[in-house]
Amino acid sequence: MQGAARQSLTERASGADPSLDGKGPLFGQIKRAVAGQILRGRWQAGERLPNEEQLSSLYGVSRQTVHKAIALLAREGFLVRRRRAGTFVASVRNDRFALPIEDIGDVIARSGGVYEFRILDRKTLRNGEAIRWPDVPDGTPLLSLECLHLSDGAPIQFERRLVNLDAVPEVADEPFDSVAPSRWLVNQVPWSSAEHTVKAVNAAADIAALLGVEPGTACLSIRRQTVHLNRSITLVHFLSVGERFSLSGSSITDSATELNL
Amino acid sequence: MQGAARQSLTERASGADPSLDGKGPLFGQIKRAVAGQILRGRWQAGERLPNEEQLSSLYGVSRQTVHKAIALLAREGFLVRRRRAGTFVASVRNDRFALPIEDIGDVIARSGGVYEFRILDRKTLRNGEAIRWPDVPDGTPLLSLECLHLSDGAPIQFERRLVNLDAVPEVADEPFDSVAPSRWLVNQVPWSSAEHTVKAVNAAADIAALLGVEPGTACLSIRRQTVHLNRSITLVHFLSVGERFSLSGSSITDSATELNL
DNA sequence: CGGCTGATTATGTACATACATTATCGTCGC
DNA sequence: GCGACGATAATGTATGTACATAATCAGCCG
Repeated sequence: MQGAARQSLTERASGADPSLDGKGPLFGQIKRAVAGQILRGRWQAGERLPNEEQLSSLYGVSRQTVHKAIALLAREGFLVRRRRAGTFVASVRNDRFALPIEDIGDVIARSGGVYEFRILDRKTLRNGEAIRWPDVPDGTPLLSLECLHLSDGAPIQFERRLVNLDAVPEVADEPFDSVAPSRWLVNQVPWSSAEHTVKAVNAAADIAALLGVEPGTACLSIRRQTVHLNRSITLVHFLSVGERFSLSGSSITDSATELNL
Repeated sequence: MQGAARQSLTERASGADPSLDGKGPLFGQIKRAVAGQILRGRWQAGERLPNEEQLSSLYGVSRQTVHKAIALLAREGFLVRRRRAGTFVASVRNDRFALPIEDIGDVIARSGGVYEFRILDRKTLRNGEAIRWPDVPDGTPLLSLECLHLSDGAPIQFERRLVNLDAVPEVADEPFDSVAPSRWLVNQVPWSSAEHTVKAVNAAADIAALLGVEPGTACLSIRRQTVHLNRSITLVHFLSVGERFSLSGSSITDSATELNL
């Protein structure tokens, strides 16, 4: 269906482009062709590609189309481009391990468990009084929450959270009797950047008691700070029993997906 | 689909001053302007944007330039576009927590430590003999490695690795006396996708002895499988002392970075 | 009423052209 | 030899134009 319709676009007489597969838009075909050369190792790291002019005559398309394909590949990290110097195969792909940011309730529900949460503690205070959140000015009103997440009745994650009441004043009126704080915040407050730290810790006695495990049990500790409009929104610390909780994710380059590599 | 909330933003936009900031390329200014409206909450999730024609006259640029800006924002997940229907503010940003995939030697070197590694064990075997790697056919020749990474002489990470010798036969001849396996593989073999699992475990006695900690110490466990050209390349399991090692990263949307939000 | 169908509309792709931006390279002058 | 400097070659941006594609909408007809 695609192939036939495409020919009517511009009946290019030659069409002798052995490397293009004829599927989908031209710029996508170019992307696949070039990414294929790289992923299959034919164009080695650091090598210089033909320039846009050469590629355009090689593939029989206009420079704009080549430019779009190559610029996208550069944006995806396969290529590095320097004016006047040319286009090079990226020597190091600065790949990233991507983990989805999900509400734990969703995760539990999806895995078939029954999700519950309990608010263990809730108070408002000012920064610097009992707790200091370094990235927020002293004296800023904060909401402090402690919360336990359960799957099928078993404690699975302990959450300690600070919310900047200057940035999100509405949260003060929210009872959190049906919606968990994390979900409420995700739905309510957009964020523009988040920082995470993940480490492993041995459970202290009080946390262990809450989570129903022996003191010293390995727990995954996730600290997340969310920022929006130059203001810190929330600082949250999750502690989860190692046995019952893990993070997982995959990194797949778009081009690899297209190529079925 | 989203029944009610499709009011045109054209009139509202006349109230909001669409002035561009004049910094950098036009399409980038448009991106910032539009992303700003969304991130500041002026254009709500599900709302419909003015079409490219309207935006182009609103900002006084050509449709192509608007198209480029909007298409990029759509690619970044801020917008959803449907032909004939229009462009809508994405209701859910499927945000991801990105962790860099780095060689531990680099990490240690950057933090000023002296990096060393020791190969503790090396053997070749066939899949299914002593070990089974589920994603690889039984009988496939494998290289099995155990390796310890040290920072300033102190053990910091234990690595157990399987390499598919059908996919990377050259690895059989590599002595790994100066280059660590992870670095060798990163430089040698491109990969197109990787899967990770992160959890916390209590160190078993033998691992604890290797890492020089008490048995039961919380360790971060990272499992990574790398795939290329539809073949599994390597399966590696890292165990690091929680005290001495953590993962950290940040997720920042490109547009937010540009906006300094 | 309900389904088919064709017109309409918004996005998507492609090409041509022009000019801007910048490293790089080679040459000139010292 | 070495530094300044301009020519040059590559990518980057912007616009115009044309047509393709897809989904919606309205109206027609059964």
